[in-house]
Amino acid sequence: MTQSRSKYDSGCPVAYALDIFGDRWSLLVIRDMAVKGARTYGELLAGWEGISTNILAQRLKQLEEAGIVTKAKDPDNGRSYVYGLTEKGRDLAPVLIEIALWSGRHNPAAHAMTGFLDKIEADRTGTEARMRAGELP
Amino acid sequence: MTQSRSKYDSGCPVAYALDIFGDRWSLLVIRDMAVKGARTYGELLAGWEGISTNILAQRLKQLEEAGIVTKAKDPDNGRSYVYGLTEKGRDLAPVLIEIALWSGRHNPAAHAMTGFLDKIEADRTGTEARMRAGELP
DNA sequence: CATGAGAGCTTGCATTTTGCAAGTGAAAAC
DNA sequence: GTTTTCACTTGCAAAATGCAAGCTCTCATG
Repeated sequence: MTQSRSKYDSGCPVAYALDIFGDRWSLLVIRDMAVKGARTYGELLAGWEGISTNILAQRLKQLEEAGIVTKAKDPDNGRSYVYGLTEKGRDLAPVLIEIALWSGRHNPAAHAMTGFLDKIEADRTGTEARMRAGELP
Repeated sequence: MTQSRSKYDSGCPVAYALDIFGDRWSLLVIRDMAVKGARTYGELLAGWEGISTNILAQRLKQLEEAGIVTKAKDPDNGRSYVYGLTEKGRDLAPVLIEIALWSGRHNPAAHAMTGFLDKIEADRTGTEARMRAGELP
């Protein structure tokens, strides 16, 4: 089955990626799963930046369609679902890491995170592995 | 002088970055400068994806305010301006590279770029250096 | 020095996306 | 069996985007 292509798709790899997460919220949802270990709708909704509920629902559906996110019924709780990252989603770890390092270098207000970012920089491979495994928080 | 903070800024480095380029077009403009060597408004307007002129003007202003892009009068042509990337802008090279590699791994339609992406992967440091120097195209 | 053709925007307006608040349905908890 | 809780959906106002047209300033040409 062929994925529907956006009108912006030029064949450029950067454009393909922006087609999937080139908006205000998608990468933050992915970050909440990869870094904070968020697994339910409620946890994602309570993220640091305050996404609104309709946007979260829409983004989760789009990310699921794009093969980034999985959704499954929680076997222990019939009214809850468990969201997770696919391999494709976990593979975004290096992107998140480079973005965070860039911000650390250039955001003058980022001093609170300096220690954290220094650790990432000192052990990028390990950080990436732990992020993929969902062991960061 | 203090930069104005968006209402989304949570202190997270990823959120800081998305505040600057978390939209459909900003990263494509940066890519056109970093990878294609675009230097004028007209060259940027003629990019692969077809940005509209009012959006391009607005993004260039925002990116300039964010310290990513510089704008100077063209000394050789009074009716033209020369745009360029600051150090902060060139530092986005690793982000662009990771995004491109991710797309190469996961976009089934990316076969046309495979050779190019393989070369990036084989010599990431060199690619990054050439991108920073504006020597990629 | 008038004329015309770029280059680099700005403006107006229709369409789309977003944000906020309130509401819904089904499953737990009490 | 009534009330909470979870995961959404819906309605509507506000903001962002896309498209086309226009505007200004500069340079080249006759």
